[in-house]
Amino acid sequence: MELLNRVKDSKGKKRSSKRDPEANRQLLIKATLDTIADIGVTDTSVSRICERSGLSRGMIHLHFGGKDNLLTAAAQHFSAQYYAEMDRLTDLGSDASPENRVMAVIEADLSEALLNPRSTKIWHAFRGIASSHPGIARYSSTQDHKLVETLRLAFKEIAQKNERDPNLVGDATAGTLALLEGMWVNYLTDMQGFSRRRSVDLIRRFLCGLFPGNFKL
Amino acid sequence: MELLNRVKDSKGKKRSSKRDPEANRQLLIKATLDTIADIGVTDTSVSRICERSGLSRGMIHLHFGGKDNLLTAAAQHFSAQYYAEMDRLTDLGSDASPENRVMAVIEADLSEALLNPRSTKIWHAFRGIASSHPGIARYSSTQDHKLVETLRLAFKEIAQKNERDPNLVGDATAGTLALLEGMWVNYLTDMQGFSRRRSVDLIRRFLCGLFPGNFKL
DNA sequence: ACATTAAATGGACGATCGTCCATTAGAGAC
DNA sequence: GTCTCTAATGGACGATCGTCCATTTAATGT
Repeated sequence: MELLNRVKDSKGKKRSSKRDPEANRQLLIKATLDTIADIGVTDTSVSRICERSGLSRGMIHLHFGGKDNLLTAAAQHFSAQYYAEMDRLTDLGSDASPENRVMAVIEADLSEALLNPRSTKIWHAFRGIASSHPGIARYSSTQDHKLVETLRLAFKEIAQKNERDPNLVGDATAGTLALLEGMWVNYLTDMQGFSRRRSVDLIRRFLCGLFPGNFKL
Repeated sequence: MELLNRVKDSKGKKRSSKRDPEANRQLLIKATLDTIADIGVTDTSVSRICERSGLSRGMIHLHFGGKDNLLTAAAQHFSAQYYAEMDRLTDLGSDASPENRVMAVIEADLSEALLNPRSTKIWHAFRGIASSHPGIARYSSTQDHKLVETLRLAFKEIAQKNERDPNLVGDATAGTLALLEGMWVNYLTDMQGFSRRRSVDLIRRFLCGLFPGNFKL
């Protein structure tokens, strides 16, 4: 059974599937994330990752120089994937109202594409070890990304008229992100009882309170 | 240096400090939590815990039957301590207004007694491994405790007058808890930049939006 | 003082950890 | 084909893991 699936790398060169360092790198990262989701970070060992990926035990040291670097790369990949999917899901026309843009972010964050058993387990696993793992800590915060600016900008547009309180926009942004964090925790804690719709509506209700007249229904 | 500090157990019997199983049990739990806060769950081993506690390596198996049970006991202890301190801090007179009771919970949860580097690291570490550790999962949720009922009751009193929306009380409760979760994450992520006052005010603002007229200033 | 019972010790044990490297295998150049 | 270079393998290695238990130590009862 020697099947040589043809692959192309970024430069279009043809490669056989038997030798593809980059693909194996990705394979290891994928296997790492899957293992963490399955059995938890604590039990995620080099052997287990290799076993799942189908590659040999030496590959991790070869491609990443050690387990720690692989974990960091996995966290980075996971984070990047989240933001990529978030972008994809919130790609409304540029003439969308700020309210709709905010709600798009919320609905995306709580959609099954982003919020699912696998992602929640991985996300919280990484966050749990972040404090003792500087490399991972860099990818366990939502706070310093384009996403924050998207929200801030939208809230700024909404608040424009009555700009009495200088903290309103910042609070709306931070509060929305905090509420979303809380929803992820709820999902992790009780996946059966979790309702995406109710969660979206809850956040909408809070925003409607902050900006009376907007975010209705 | 043989100092025999006198201790009394729950029944008032005198004991020398050299032999005190219960005290050693607590010592192990304490050492476990401290170790987790210091170096993370991943690196928290039986040897490390014993080293920190000053007790011998056999004690964990003797008192808890294994590492897993110790971890579970530590999670349980940590949770119990949180709720005990929360009760202590929110012990207002029973004639306090519902708004004040809600704010007391929020201020307590964000006070240094409950929200500090040690507690945040431990809390998130436990949550991170909860999905693969059923014994710990039972203590990593805020959702099924007296605290929830305290909030729900207070919000119910506040909403009493205009009870048009049946979900208002539930949403206020869940939303408040979610916001608090989010604040803990913010604290973990950036302890330097975190401000307890601003966090309290942010949540108050959201509640003021939900219940116009209440939670002012 | 001695016997009895429970607490505490610390080392033995096999299993598994993560790292590293001598070796093999595959792809392209010539 | 042969040469060269890199990808990939899989086992060796010492360290550490968690568990268990024979032994020692301390407190209590008689």
